[in-house]
Amino acid sequence: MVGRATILHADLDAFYASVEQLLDPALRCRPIAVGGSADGGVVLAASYEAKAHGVRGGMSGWQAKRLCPTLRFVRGHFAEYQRLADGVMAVLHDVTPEVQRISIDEAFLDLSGSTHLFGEPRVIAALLRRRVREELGLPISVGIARTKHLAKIASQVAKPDGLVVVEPDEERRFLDPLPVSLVWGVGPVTEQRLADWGIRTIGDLARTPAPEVERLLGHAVGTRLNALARNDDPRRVVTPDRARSVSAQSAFGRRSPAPDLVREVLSHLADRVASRLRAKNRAGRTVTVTVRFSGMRSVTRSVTLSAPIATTLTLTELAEQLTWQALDGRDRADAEISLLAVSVSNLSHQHAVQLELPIPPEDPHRPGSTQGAARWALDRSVDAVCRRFGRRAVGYLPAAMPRTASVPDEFRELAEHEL
DNA sequence: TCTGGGGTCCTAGGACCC
DNA sequence: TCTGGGGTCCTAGGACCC
Repeated sequence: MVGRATILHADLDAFYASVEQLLDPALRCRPIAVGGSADGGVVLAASYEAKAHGVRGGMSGWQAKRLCPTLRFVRGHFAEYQRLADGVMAVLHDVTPEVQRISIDEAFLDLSGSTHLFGEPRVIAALLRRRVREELGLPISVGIARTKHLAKIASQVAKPDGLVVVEPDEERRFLDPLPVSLVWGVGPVTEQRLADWGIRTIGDLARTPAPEVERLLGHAVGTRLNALARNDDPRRVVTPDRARSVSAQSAFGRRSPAPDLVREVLSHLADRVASRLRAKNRAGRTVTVTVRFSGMRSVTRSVTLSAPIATTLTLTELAEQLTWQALDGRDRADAEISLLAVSVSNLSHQHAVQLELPIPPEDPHRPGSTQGAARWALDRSVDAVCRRFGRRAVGYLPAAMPRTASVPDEFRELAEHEL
């Protein structure tokens, strides 16, 4: 193995919760959770003090409170999250332009061109951590290694608020005792499947013959895992691609799928998706709806059109058709649903004038009789008003007031990928 | 009192074409 | 008429990531 340890992975610790503790000193060193609403709702993020009690993101508020009775719920300051995370990224950019941001609070850096200016990677990491702490008030963990995969594992091991450098000649010794769940791509299902075969550590995995792992987990996962466990990772630090799909979902507890409810939720979701597409002059040919039933089982129905769409009303109508398709053949009186999602994929760039050509009459999924051009014009006017006066100023009536939203739109926006 | 939201990639079967 | 292969697109489901 050749090469130096010059890939850096930086990961803010319990990011949303750390920001809240920064903004309100009374919350420091205390178990807190950022909730969808003041009384909890769902846990969007937990501080390390709360994590110590088993509190995790995605957990319901009551469940978290049971695990940690002193847990304090705070409402999120979502705009601050974006501002501070962008500030952190700016600090990272000060040592190299080779920055690959992979989420709001996490990035890879390639330091191979920076060491002659700033010193050894370990020195650069210490500098970055100090600057993020001093200038933004936030703890950040850093891992450094020869590959992205290894750097990422190193930063996980470094948490909280630490630095781990894995030199090339230490890699095996570092990796072998670690649990397989630290490998990128090994989730709960794969972890269990591997455990059934006695494979618990990365060392176990590395010693297992490749064909065996492939037989266990399928071709793609198997070969990737083998390469990773053997620490053979060719991935480079690159600027991320544009998104390949746009989606929005809404969970609303158990409800029976009354047409009014379905229409209200879908039009809100379709509006979010379609307006994002239009804002970037994009459109998509494939529309997918996900319906989740009580018990978490979910079903998808999709359709691929002959021409891309980005119109709220057209997307709403297609989504409605697909939803009823998904519910077809079930006893609708019994079938309670807990989530609806709308996704558009097969994206293409559109000149503004091309947007929303009417769907051709021969298309079996051609919705309604309203001309696409008229809908396009209407959407454009609505978009313009929203740009001037904010998203809530105007919209299709059902979309304007989502009775069911469990999480504020500001939170959703943090998770959106660049289109 | 079941479990948020926005994404990516893989698999497998079928349709269709050459 | 029956037999091939290979390639591409579409649909549905599922695991995983942050």
